[in-house]
Amino acid sequence: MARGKIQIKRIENPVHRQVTFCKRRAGLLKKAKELSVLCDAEIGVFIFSSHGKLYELATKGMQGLIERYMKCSLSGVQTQQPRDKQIMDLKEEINTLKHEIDVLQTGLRYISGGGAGTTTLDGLNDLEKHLEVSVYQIRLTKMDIMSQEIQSLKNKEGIMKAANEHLQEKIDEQYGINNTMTSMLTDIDQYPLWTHTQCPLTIQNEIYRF
Amino acid sequence: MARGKIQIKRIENPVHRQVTFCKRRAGLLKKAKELSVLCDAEIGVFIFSSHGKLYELATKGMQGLIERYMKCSLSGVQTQQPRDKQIMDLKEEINTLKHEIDVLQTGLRYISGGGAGTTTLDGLNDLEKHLEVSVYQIRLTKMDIMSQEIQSLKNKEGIMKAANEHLQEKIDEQYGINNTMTSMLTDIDQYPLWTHTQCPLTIQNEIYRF
DNA sequence: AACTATTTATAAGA
DNA sequence: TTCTTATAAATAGTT
Repeated sequence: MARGKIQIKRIENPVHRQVTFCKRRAGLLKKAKELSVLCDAEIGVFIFSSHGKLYELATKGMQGLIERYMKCSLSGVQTQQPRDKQIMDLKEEINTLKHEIDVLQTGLRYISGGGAGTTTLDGLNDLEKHLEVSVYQIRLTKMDIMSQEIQSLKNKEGIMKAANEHLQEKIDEQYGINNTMTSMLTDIDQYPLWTHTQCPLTIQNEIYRF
Repeated sequence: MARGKIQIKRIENPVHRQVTFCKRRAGLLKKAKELSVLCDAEIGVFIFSSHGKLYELATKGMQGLIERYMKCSLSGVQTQQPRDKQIMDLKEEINTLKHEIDVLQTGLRYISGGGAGTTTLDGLNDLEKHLEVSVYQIRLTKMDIMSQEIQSLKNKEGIMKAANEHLQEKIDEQYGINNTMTSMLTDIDQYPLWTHTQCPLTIQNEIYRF
């Protein structure tokens, strides 16, 4: 985050990794402490370095926090369902997620492999549906962006029109003056003039650029 | 830390405190994740809001991290109910799967978009084209599979036809024999027979099943 | 939820 | 490691 942006992926250079670990660990623990103070929250953080060393922070004793964590995590939505049902539900959720992962993996393989992935009709149908939804969403977003641009262009058009009218008036004025002046000259053909209707619009565009 | 420095002490205004809690909680969890990825560390964070709601992040399942923490800090730990442990484990599996989905979705987005961020119209057009091509390829593959199936069915049909012809011949033979036999009987109406043209095809289908 | 003016965190270099 | 410093990120206050 300084002297250059970094990608969030494992730092391969061990020295660099260690330095970053030190700095960011300190930063993380500081932030955790600040959050707990500012917002009256209880926070537990533990960090195992890649060499297995433990660093921790706990606002109120790690033991108590862990116990509280256990209780909270177990009760979930506090509906005292029979635990069997709860387990069944969780397993069902796991299956759903696994299926979704399957679809995504197939999609990745398919797109990156140029089409040499799945061979089952069902899998392909799922994937096709997914991609079609994606395309649909993309089109919605595009429509959004385009209508914003249209609106913006319309606004510009309005401003431009007003500007042009103003410019036209000026030219009309100038035209009148020139006519007066040229009528005072002996040879009228020596000083050709644009009429205001012949005046190229590019002059306006060059002056009123948005 | 912006639009003015703040003191690190409890924020008394509850609305302000809640907003800050949301923002900083997100920031803390992000930092924790980054640290774990960059430095190959295992990290567990849990945050209880002042109202008692739990927010957490764990790189490798909170359960395992807590156990490891216990070992490291050499504290005794009360053994859990097996059932509770099962639920915890399932919840952790769900978290792991959700994380995997996240990764896959990111990958899919990356590959589809050719690596570019996709908030521009051009980017969206590229992505749309990419996905449309993918859908097209999927449809081609589906067509392939289907024509293979059709071919296979046609082959089966051919085999079936041959088999039927063979069967037909057998029946014809049998018919001839029966005719000979029946002609030897005194009352022909007492033993009704199918002619071979009347013989139900289901017999053949039942015999030659593929 | 967005937006920005600032503050803070931190990557790279010494 | 620790310091420095230019730059990226977070975020306090505002809309």
